[in-house]
Amino acid sequence: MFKKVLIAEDLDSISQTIIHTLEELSITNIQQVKYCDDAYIKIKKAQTENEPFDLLITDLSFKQDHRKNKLINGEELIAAVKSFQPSIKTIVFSIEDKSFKIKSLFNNLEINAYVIKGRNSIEELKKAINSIYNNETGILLPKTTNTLTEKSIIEIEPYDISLLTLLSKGLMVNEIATEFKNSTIIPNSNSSIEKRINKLKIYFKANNNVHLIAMAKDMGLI
Amino acid sequence: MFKKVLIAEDLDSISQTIIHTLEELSITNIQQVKYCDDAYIKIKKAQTENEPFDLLITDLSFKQDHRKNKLINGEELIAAVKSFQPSIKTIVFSIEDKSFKIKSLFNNLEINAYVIKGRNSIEELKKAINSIYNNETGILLPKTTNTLTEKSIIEIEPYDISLLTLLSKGLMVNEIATEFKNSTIIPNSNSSIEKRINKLKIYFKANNNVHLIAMAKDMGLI
DNA sequence: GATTTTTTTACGGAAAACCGTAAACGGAAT
DNA sequence: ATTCCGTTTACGGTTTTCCGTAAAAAAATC
Repeated sequence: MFKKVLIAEDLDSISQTIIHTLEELSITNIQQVKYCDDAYIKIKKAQTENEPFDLLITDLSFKQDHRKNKLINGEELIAAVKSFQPSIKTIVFSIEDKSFKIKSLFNNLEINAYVIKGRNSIEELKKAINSIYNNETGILLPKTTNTLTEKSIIEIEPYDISLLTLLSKGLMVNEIATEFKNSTIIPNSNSSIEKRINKLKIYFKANNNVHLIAMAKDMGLI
Repeated sequence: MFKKVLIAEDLDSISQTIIHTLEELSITNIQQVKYCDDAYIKIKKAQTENEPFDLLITDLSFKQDHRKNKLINGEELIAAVKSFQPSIKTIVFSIEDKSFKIKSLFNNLEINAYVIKGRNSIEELKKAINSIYNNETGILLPKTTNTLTEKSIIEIEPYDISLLTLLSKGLMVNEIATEFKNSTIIPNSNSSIEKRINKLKIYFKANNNVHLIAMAKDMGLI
């Protein structure tokens, strides 16, 4: 079994349970931090001392408070850690259940497992740890019905996200066009942007821009 | 100390910690449920058997799954429970930190304490339990700066919420007007609705309707 | 009950979204 | 080079939002 595990989780009400679970799996060296920055430092230090962590279990969203942190969420943490220790195993333990977001974690950060916090997540977490230790990479997806189908996930590109984000910030089509031109993002004409927005509206069955943004917010797209 | 306590919390990773905390406070009869409906049934049953619960500790948001539930969140649960057992003490334990929402819980549901899930929430939860047992009603607010000021909270009325909700569903001003007329909500003229939306936009410094709805979503208003 | 004040409604012009059509552009294939 | 095809851009007309002003109605004050 894993020898040295780090837990990055801000809510004490959750981290305590994870620790308890790891103890049940006879893991002896369990460390825990409440901030991503602390996690980064600990993993870095452990590696330089030739006693690296085997496994990182991290949440995605961390509350912001008085402390100024460089790494503000689990995604940034994983990316930062893998930059110097790509071999580390990672489990994301989060309440986020939007499959397109989970997918992106496997694709972009190459995490080893994703466990959704829920009514029986402890068991799933145990399974995930065992699977990874036996070198199986598995996606633990929820059984809940998702509004987005497998197919539809693929078609939402970063371009759409930027577009929706700018829209949600109150920019007009005109302003978005100049914004895209400044960032050399194409297409960037008023017409194309209008067309793309329209496509998204048809796609999500939204009545108008307001509706579209409300739905995007609900789905966690932006 | 309290004799009989019920925990309503869907995430097992959190409920385990709460149970552990209550045990430390020498509370012997601790029961736990993962659905609001189950909480309601348990409390109801306990009362009819003349062994009522002293305290309810509940989350606000519960994940939805295959089960069809009548009560879908903590607010509904508390309202339902207080309808037949108004004397029960209630603590809300949630990650929600928008002060206007917390305020409304104290005002409308007369909860006894609100503990925000965070990096030291276990300690706060203990304090809250002790305080309530000693008949002190206290608001445990976070130290984080809130975008909404105390004054601004008051002025957001249910009317505004309905308005924002309908907007976010993609209805046009015209349609909202007829909707309001059907529900005999006043004011319900196009002009008045436009004016009210404009007021909200000035208030929240939103550029347009899209921006306004995005902000309302972010703040948890809708 | 008359007057003042506030709220609600009505209206109108300018700006932006909405939506279809057509032209211009840029690769890929031949 | 030319054709083909998909993408991007341009344009124009309609609808809705946006925003100010004024009238009408309701509420408050005297």
